[in-house]
Amino acid sequence: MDSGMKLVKIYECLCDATRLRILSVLGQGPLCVCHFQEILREPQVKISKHLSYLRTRGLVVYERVGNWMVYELPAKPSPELRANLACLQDCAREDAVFQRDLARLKKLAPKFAETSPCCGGACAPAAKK
Amino acid sequence: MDSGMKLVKIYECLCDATRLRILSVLGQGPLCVCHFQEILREPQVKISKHLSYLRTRGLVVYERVGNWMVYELPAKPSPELRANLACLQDCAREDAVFQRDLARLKKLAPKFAETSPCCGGACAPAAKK
DNA sequence: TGACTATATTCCAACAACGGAATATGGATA
DNA sequence: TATCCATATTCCGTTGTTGGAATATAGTCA
Repeated sequence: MDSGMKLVKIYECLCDATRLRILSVLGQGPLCVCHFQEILREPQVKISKHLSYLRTRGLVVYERVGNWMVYELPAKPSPELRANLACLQDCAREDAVFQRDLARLKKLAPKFAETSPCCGGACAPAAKK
Repeated sequence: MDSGMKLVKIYECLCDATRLRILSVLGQGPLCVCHFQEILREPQVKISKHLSYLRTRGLVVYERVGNWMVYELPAKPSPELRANLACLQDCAREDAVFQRDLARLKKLAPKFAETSPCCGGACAPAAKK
């Protein structure tokens, strides 16, 4: 499984639909777990476990903001990761599942910004000013 | 597992080192199973099973030439597949494992062309004229 | 036809991934 | 301190993946 190959580890992270959706949404900006839940419409355990999976493999980083854990893509990804994330964003444009997620993100962003303390700060793309 | 998502199926194919090596080498041209064995230095079962895995998922196609099964990348891959294969070829350049495979391919190509009937035809990159 | 060659398939054991239910953790707040 | 909230972790059953040994298949050649 391990094989030590960097590329394999990246692809292992990419071969699950939930994780792809997480990474796709993260392409728009940082987000906390409860917002992932709303956007992907998946239970907390599922989201949390997949984020944990991605975290331990370096595909995402996180920061605590009060009770919230705000996840985002690494600032300086390896060339391999950078290339594959770009490729993913590209391909994701074609698929209805990703489109729906992004549409929900767009729709919910203002609400997130108002109602969630974590989003006054880093969370939600609306925060990028 | 299934999830129906096209992208996931592609990534599932890419998350194994042997399959990545196969696809990397196939980037240079068609090849038969026994030549994969020599280049990757892996046993026949392993090669054959991974080729079968890739075949059933549409990442490779094959043609029978006498006793030999000559595999190659699909002529008209889907946009997703095309993008990811390009990305893979790119990333593979950086990794020693792929480099060694390609070096062995280059070294062995002439020998293949002489000694293997299958390579008078489609097999081995030397055949691209 | 029978032997040979290249490849595929089956059987099996070890192991990892996935999801959900329940529970734990840790910071915030009263 | 007790409580609440967001999130993480553990436990567990199901299912998929991997690799190797042995065996099967299907062309080819004598």
